[in-house]
Amino acid sequence: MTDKNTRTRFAPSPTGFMHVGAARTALFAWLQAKKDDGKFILRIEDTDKGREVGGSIEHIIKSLKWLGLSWDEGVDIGGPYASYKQSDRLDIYRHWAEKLIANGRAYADPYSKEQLEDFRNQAKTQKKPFLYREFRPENPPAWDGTQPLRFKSEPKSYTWTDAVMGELHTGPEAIDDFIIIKSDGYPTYNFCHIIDDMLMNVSHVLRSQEFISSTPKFLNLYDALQIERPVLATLPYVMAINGNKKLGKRDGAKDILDYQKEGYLPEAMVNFLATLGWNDGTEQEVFTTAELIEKFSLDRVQKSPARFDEQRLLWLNGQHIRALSLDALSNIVSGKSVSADSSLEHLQPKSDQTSGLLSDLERSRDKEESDDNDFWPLSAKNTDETKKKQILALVQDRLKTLADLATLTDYFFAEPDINWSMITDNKQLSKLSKDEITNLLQASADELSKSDFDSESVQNTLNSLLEITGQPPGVLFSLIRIAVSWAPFSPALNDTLSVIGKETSLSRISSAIQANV
RNA sequence: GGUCUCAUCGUCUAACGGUUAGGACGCCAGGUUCUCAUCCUGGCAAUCCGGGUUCGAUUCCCGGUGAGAUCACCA
Repeated sequence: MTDKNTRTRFAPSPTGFMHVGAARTALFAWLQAKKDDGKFILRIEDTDKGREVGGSIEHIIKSLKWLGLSWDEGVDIGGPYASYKQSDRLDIYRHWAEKLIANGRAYADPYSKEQLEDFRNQAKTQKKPFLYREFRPENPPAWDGTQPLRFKSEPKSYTWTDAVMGELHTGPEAIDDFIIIKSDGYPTYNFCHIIDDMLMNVSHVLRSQEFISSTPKFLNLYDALQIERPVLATLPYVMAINGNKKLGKRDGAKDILDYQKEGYLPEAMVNFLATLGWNDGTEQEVFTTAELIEKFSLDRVQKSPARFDEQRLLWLNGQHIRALSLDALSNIVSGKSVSADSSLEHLQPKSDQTSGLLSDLERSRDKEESDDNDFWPLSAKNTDETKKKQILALVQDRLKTLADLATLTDYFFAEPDINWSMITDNKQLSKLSKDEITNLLQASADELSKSDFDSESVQNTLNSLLEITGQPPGVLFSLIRIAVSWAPFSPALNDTLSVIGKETSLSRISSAIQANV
């Protein structure tokens, strides 16, 4: 089912990096919009100047782009309802605030902070919950913009339907007079998000569970403004890896972009986040982003919180790495394709005529970024692409993260350090005498020197070596593998030797023989 | 404390009121001529407790318990 009128938004405040919890909220809103063939909006809620952190907006944009969550309207690209940054829209909020004043639904708060504190303490000693409206001034002064402006609520019970939680109820005690414009002139979230959602025709508001208890206040405001409310959908928390708390920055929630650096695929992260609190009812675990768009629905979103399980993310990452074509994976590990979505931009030809100073700058920045995402070991720097691809094919199944590539492949490019303890610590090899080792290595070198060194020939040679030496593979193959790679593990021996090449393989075996004397 | 929400293996989850409560991650064991990984096979492991409704309850109702959220001139 598609509904082109579906408009969802992700509306973060620019208070730092984006963590997985926020990313999942963004993802679900994006999936809903994509599924309905609607629009996805990126709005910045920067009304708390005190908490703002410089560079956050760029960071959020970078994070969303990495995940491939593209937006149709937003702070950086504009759109029919620009600006998409709340600090640019103060006049709009003031206009709607004045409307509320005119209708007798908002008033200036005349109390000082001390007086307010006093009221709170009064309520506390009476063991009653504090409600500002019980202290509502009878004749509030005219609002001159220096006092906070409060919404005059109409306490009542509400029953409403949440697209995820189902039917929800609250009593009148959940509703109070809340501040809509602060004394610094900025609106509060409680007020301006409602105005913006209305003006921007947002059809579905998806947000995390912490907002569920303030929803009755929003409902009261919708009523006062006489606006139709959007579909409300409450997403369960993503819980921290340890403890029973919602995932937050202080509990070690990581920057979503850290996962990029650690070698996670955006598709794996998206798959992981989507199935954290949602499933399609089948036993499918691995989804492409396109499948998620097709299958996503709010009514299958879980009501209870889900724990962030890095093991599962790691597994999914492996699944997605293996599902990639060799060419695609090759581009990604070389830093040529940041994500499926932005790859198009990278492929855009840059004409030589326009290569002035600006595009030079752009080029160097692009280069920097791609170096950031080059997962090959430094030793691979001067190796040609064909060779790298051969090596990648051997290790693709072995990668849990792209970052594993460097440690898994270094010995293909650089001479490994001889570490004889790998032989003496080996259960089978430690039984061999020095001479036996030398003889085995020498026999191997002799036979291999006659091989054509394609993968199949090497295997044939290895098989005949088993016969010649009378050793089991556990001895002979282990010895050759270690002598050539000096790595704790490596791909199949014939493939490894073949890719390393005849000359290098033989010289490494001969180095091992020399080291043995 | 008031208000609100949630509750199936360790974790993510499936199950028109009828299943030996299913799958996946992880873990353990075995297999694939060395190692590591992949892949395959098998194993361990759960309906928070107590009432009710019903022929029958993981599922519906009530009450506990537990966990979480929120009660800001934060979002």
